[in-house]
Amino acid sequence: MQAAQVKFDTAGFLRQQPLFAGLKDSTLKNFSEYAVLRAEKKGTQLFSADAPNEQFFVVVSGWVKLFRETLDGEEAIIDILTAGQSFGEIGLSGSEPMPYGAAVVDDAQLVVLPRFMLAEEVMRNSVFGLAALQALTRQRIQRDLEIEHRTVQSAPQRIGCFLLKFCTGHAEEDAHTLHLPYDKAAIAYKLGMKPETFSRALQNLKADLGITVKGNAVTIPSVKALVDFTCSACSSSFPCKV
Amino acid sequence: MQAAQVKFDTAGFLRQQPLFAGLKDSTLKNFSEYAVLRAEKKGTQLFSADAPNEQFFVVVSGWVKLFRETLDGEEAIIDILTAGQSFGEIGLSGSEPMPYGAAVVDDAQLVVLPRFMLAEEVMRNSVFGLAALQALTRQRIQRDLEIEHRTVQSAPQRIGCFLLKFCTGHAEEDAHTLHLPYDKAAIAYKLGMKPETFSRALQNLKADLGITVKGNAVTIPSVKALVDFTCSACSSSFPCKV
DNA sequence: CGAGGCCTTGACCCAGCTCAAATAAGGTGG
DNA sequence: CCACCTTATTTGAGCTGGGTCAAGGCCTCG
Repeated sequence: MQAAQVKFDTAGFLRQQPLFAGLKDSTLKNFSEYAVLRAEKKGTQLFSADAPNEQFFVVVSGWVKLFRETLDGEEAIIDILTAGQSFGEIGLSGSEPMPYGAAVVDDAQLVVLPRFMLAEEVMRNSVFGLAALQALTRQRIQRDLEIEHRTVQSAPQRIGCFLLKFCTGHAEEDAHTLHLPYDKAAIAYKLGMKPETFSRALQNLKADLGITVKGNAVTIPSVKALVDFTCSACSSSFPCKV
Repeated sequence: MQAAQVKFDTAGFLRQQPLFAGLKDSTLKNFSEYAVLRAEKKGTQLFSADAPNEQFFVVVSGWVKLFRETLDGEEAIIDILTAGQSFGEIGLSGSEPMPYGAAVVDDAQLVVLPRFMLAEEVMRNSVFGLAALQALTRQRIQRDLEIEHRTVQSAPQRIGCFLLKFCTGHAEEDAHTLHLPYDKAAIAYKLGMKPETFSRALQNLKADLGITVKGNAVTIPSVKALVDFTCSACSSSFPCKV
């Protein structure tokens, strides 16, 4: 007989996230009673820009993009998030519109919490307030870095920087194989370039650094060589913690 | 006989800033006892990137740029702040390095507070914690918008957007004259372009929209026309509150 | 009047974009 | 397992916005 599907341990999951790590058991239990676990397929739109600010999301698995689009239909991808990252605006009131839309770029599971519960917890518990402040600060610094990258790095360098995020903890001298986590087109937009440019820039990395690409598998013969190529045009140095 | 110079009312000034508006008199008084009023000339560097995170700044007057620079000497201006805006990192511990440098781009007065006092107040007073969260959220959304602009707007459009920030509260149909608040080169870098490009893009605006430029005075014959030209390539619409 | 700092202009170049078409890579029904 | 369809990715050809480098202008201040 088939075992019943194991229920997802929301409280346990949240406790592992820096934002929630300092909360009391009773609070986490309360949160998880109001939490919903959503599983969504690639392509699903979670909400659009200007939606009411009612929910806070924590990614359990998969990938989600945050984006803005202009009147004439251009899309700018602000960020692409994965397991352990979260989005939603505790610092905006419930009546202010969301400043971005969100959509799933690779099948994802998400914990969804009511925004007001987190806002109330900020008022009640200054430890949580400080944790939220820290999380948001890192987010903003991440954006600062993004602005710098788009100003001073070439397309191949931005790709190099992207690839290096998947090489942390790896010996610099060695070769390393990694898998691109979602569509190349989505990576391209996230890096602020067109898919065609992404494709061609990847060719440059092949030619100059001996990188090989097969489907979504990328092999980097020398992480050090890639660091040299990429990080000279950046203010932080590898491994680039944010 | 010459009157003694009036002492700057730090507590009164802080009370007018959204971040500090909710504080008790006694707290503000305490803050202002530890506050220093600094007056700095254009060109002064306040601190460099990676400096220890010990101070929090509120701009009283003038203009201050926040910037990052890469190994090979390129500079990316993250933001340029004026009266009522603040910078410093309450959400980073005192031992973490500042993620950007700061320099004065037009003679400025600044209130400088010890970072630890604000961090302590966050722990003590959740109203202040929430205010900090709100301020930081707006900062991050500002950065999101900046990323969008650099992705989807042309150089003349970015300049248009910059100029429009000085036209808020003004009848859209009318002409309007404003003064550029600091070096054109600094504006250029803040908008993510080179000074030469800034100069030429301004010529385009002259030709296409009848804008005139004399020194740092810019006259916009029709704010509406500029809005039409600029904001079609943006997700927010004029007046572009952040 | 001269020096230096800002800003503009000219000439040229090139990274990245556009448009269009050719290939891969999955996914589905038969 | 194959033919077919759909979606992703690559490639080609040509264009152009913005960058680079270098030379003037212009304004301010000593």
